[in-house]
Parts: sequence; structure tokens; C-alpha cells
Amino acid sequence: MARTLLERADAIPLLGEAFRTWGFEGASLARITEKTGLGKGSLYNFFPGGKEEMAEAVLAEIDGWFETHVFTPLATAEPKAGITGMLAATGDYFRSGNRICLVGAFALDETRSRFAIAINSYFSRWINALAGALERRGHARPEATALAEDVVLAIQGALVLARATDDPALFQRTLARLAQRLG
Amino acid sequence: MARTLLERADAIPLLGEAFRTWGFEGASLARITEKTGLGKGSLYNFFPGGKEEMAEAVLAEIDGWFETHVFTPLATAEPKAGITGMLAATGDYFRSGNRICLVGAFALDETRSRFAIAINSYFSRWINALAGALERRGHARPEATALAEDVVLAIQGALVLARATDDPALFQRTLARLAQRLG
DNA sequence: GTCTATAAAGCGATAGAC
DNA sequence: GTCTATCGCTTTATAGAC
Repeated sequence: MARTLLERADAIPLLGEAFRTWGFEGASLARITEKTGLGKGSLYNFFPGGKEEMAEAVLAEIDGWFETHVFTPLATAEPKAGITGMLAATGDYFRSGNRICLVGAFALDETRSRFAIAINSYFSRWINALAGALERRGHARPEATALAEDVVLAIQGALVLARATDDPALFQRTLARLAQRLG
Repeated sequence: MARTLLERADAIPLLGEAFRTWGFEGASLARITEKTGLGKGSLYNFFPGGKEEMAEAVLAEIDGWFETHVFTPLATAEPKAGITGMLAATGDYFRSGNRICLVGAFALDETRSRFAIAINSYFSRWINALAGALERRGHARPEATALAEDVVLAIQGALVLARATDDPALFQRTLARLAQRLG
């Protein structure tokens, strides 16, 4: 069934890379074409809504990945395993600190207004899923929520600092510290 | 001596607002003109190097502000006062969570390559100044460095999450938690 | 389904009048 | 020092050939 060189689904991770590299505004169709190998014809065939639809598809795929590998395990697995799995999945997804969080990046400037619901939902569900697991581990409600917030923001902050100081190891150190704190 | 409606120095905070709102790529000269009230003639008179020089001026001003209000107090004041002052200054500067960190935002995409030295220096000096104060408070070297990293990344992460979830109070809660942790 | 050509608008930057 | 007009280029998006 592979009628095209690249299926729509195959293009989405490459689109994500383009947006991560250049930001939403900076990711021009020329750069997207270069990164994906898809001409404008193919791109508009797959994503009639243009750049905005491409970014929506990327955010939806990210959301799905975290739903599968992070949020659902946190909600359904044994809490300790869910939390350990979250840290491992997070380390993998962000390439041990070599990859930024696109959702966080989109949140910082006016790009946020285009995707506000997806952005808010991603972080809210992450924090809530983690807080739930912490409650099931015996933390009282307010402390569980506070700790969950603290963990998710530490991951985001570590990604910012790792990139800013060109030191991916800072992200890995942070994950290790979080593992201790949650252990 | 106020020969122009707006001096170069007065324009810089407005330029910072424009870059914070739209990002470096998204901040077009049209939007910058709108935000500052300065026409292209005045902008290129003040900043012959164009947008890049405008952003450099903004980063330099941010750097100077933190040098004065955060890094120097951390290095020279009594450690406890320096740390308390840092948290208060940080809360003020980031408007209690209503303002993002432009340096962190620039770090995330390819904008970083234009300003890599300024970005790296800002965060490195912040972490080092804080680690120094913590050492003088009695923390052993490695723990002081780890804690300083943890605090600065928590501030960055809180700014990302506060904006992503449209909840500035999250930033304020984080500062309060850091105050306890450092108290 | 993918290509090239093209449209219309916007971009950063410059020139020259005032 | 600030304005308007304009340059040359890039942008997103579309149209039409294949």
C-alpha cells in the first residue's frame, strides 16, 4: 500500500523535527520540504490546512505517545512501576536531553494561542496522572499534587537548561535526582 | 536632551516585550514598529544591525538586570540575604509568572545559535553564583552545585508550565516551595 | 499524488527626501 | 533623526500540467 515515497504518518515525526529545530514561525515550507523530502504538492495533499494542520498533527502524535507510554501507565500500572516507567520513557523521548519539548516551546510565544487546548491538556494530564499515582503510593492529596507539579516542571526546566548550556547531561542528572526523590 | 520621542534605551524594554510575545522569528519589523511606536527609520538608526542587534541589546539589558539584582547580591551579600533577594527579584522580574524568560525561549530553537554565548553565560553565571552562596551557607561543593541547578531549572520549568497551563500561580507556588527548600 | 509555475502578500533592509 | 517609497527576496498558498 506504500504508494508514495513517504506516507502521511511517516512525515509527522520529520515535521516534528522541523518545528523543534526552527520553531513554528521559523519553520518555513522551504525548510519543511528540505527536512521531509516532501514537495509542497505532497504537503498540501496530506495537510490541506497548511502549516497549522501540520503542527496539529505533530502535537496529536506527541500526545498519543505520552498517553500510551506515560499517562496510561501512571494511571493503571502499579504506582511505583508507573513512576519508574515515566522517568525512563521521558529520558528516551527527550533523547537524554538532546531533544526539546515541542509542547513547552510552543507555549512560550504567541504560537500558544493557536494550540492552547492541546498544550494545556498535555501538561494538565501529565501532572494529574502523576499526582494520582503518588496518591496511590500514600501521599496526601495536596502534597501529591505539589510534588507532581514539581516533577513535571523540573523535567521542563531541565530541558531548557540542558539546551541553553549545551549540556544534555544536566537533563540526565535531573532525571536521576527525580528518581531518588520519588523512590 | 530628549530629542526623540523615545530614546534608544527606552525602546529596549519594548523590544523585549515584542520578542517575548512573538519570538525572534515571529517578531517582524511591522510588529516591532507597532509595539515600540518607532518607525523603521528610527529603528535602523538606533540598531544598524537590524533585528539581530535589537535582540542583542535586549539580551544585554536582561543580563545587566540580573547581574545587578541577582548575581552580584548572591556573590557579595550575606548568603541567606542573597538567596532571599534572588527569589524576590525573580518573582518581580517574571511578573509573578505572567512573563516568560526570553533567554530560555531563545535557547529552544535555532535562535539559540545566534546568541549562544549570551544564553549560556546567563544561565551558567546564575547557577554558579547561587552555588557559591550555598557553599558559603555550608553546603559541600557537589551538593551546592546540584541544588543550584535544581533551583534555576525549577524557575525555568515553572515559567514554562505557568504559561502552558495559563496559571501564573503555579510559578508563585514554585517560588514559595524553593524558599522553603533553601530556607 | 506529485511536480513546476505562479500569485499575492509580507519580509528585512536601504535610499533619499525632509 | 524620522519619514515614505522602494528594492529584492521569501513567505504561504494555489493552479494546472502530468
